[in-house]
Amino acid sequence: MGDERVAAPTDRRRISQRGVATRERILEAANRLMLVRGVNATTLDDIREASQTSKSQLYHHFADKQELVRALVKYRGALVLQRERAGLERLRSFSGLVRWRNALVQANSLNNGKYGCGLGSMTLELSDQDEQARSSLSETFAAWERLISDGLHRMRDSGLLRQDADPEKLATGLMAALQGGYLLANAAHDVAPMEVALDMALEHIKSFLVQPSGEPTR
Amino acid sequence: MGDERVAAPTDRRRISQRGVATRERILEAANRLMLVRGVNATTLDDIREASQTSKSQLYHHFADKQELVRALVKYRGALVLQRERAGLERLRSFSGLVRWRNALVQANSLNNGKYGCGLGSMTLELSDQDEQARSSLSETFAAWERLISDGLHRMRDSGLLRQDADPEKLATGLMAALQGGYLLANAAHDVAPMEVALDMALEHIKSFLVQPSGEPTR
DNA sequence: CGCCGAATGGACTCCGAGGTCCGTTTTCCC
DNA sequence: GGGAAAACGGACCTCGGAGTCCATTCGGCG
Repeated sequence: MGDERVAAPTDRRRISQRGVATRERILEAANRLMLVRGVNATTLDDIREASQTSKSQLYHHFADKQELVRALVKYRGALVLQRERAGLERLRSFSGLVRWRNALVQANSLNNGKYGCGLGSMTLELSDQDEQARSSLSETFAAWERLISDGLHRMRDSGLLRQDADPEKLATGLMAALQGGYLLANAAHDVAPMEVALDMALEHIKSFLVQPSGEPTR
Repeated sequence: MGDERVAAPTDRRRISQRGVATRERILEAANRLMLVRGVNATTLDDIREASQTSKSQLYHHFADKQELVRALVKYRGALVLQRERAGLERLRSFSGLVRWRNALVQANSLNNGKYGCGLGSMTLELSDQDEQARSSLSETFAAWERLISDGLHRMRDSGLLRQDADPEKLATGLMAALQGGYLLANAAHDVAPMEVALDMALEHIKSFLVQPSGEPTR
């Protein structure tokens, strides 16, 4: 793990380096544990132990568990966007999309489809019981889709995509295929459905390319 | 106190009509509550109250909460498959798929994208903590996809779809788009992403039609 | 150095949710 | 009608997880 500046302090209380580091450890541990066990199934004692802190630290940095979860939503969102920005900000070609797809599939295949997308799993667990978390997740998804649609816009501007291609809708469709793929892969404990889903979405985008490559529709 | 029925093979307990009805009420209540609040956030007391039963009844019919949840997975799966069978078993045309799409979208728009698919929401919550539930959900998804792929097979056999169309993959892609659409709609509290996702999948299937019909979907 | 607030450890309280138990009522079958 | 088992009501127990508190240590700054 490299540098992470994603744990932004909230209030303007004086916070020492040490305090920031502890807060970071807590979020990092919560992130790991809650990805595997889910939010509700993870206890504060689990997090306390995994983060090598104490009960008082948890409540020193977060008002209660709900606040910790909300902070985690932002933390995880920032991590995902940071990772995705690296893979998408220079997207300019269809093969770039394919590389992006392959990276996601490979990462998920490492654990046989388990755990899925950190954002997607929180969404279904939180969005109907914490409005703040829901809107935060919704914004993150929007930002993620924007990274994709920006790339598609560049492809359209450079003449790779037809003018009637709608980058926003294509990005939404791709994101849905990705999330649905994560979900089915998680249920099956097998990445295959995720691959099929992403390939469908890529094929759909491909159909908007100005010059369909080589042979007619495989 | 001792059991006189020594020769009794297993616990093939007699179950009365009344007992079956109570069990049904419990499952029905659990189904309703857990769809809204999630599995872990729903307590047995909630279910007891909503089902007009008592604690002893819950434990008379189910060994513990985990068993109740497992039963719910099957129960909900059966409900979904029953509903989907009605809408898909006579699928023979592309317009049939469009009607199926419209029905799902309309149902989900009634609550602005909230709650999502009963199967999908359980999947992310349970599949990493209850192997039995996971495999049960996985089977249900497979059966659901089969309903779709069977229809696509019929369309291919009747010459509507090209021979190189792969009904299984198309069905998986459609299911992923549906589940991903549910998830994004849930996050956004807006059905729009679900529509976009389903339209993408339908457009993809459409690209395998022997003679692409005039106008676009919807 | 000495002060003060941040940072920390960890014992403790409180409550709610899962699970148990037993006495009572209903149903089934002879 | 009567007996046995199923169905039932609900008080009760237990435990674990959220949240509190306070004494202690650390660290930055005059």
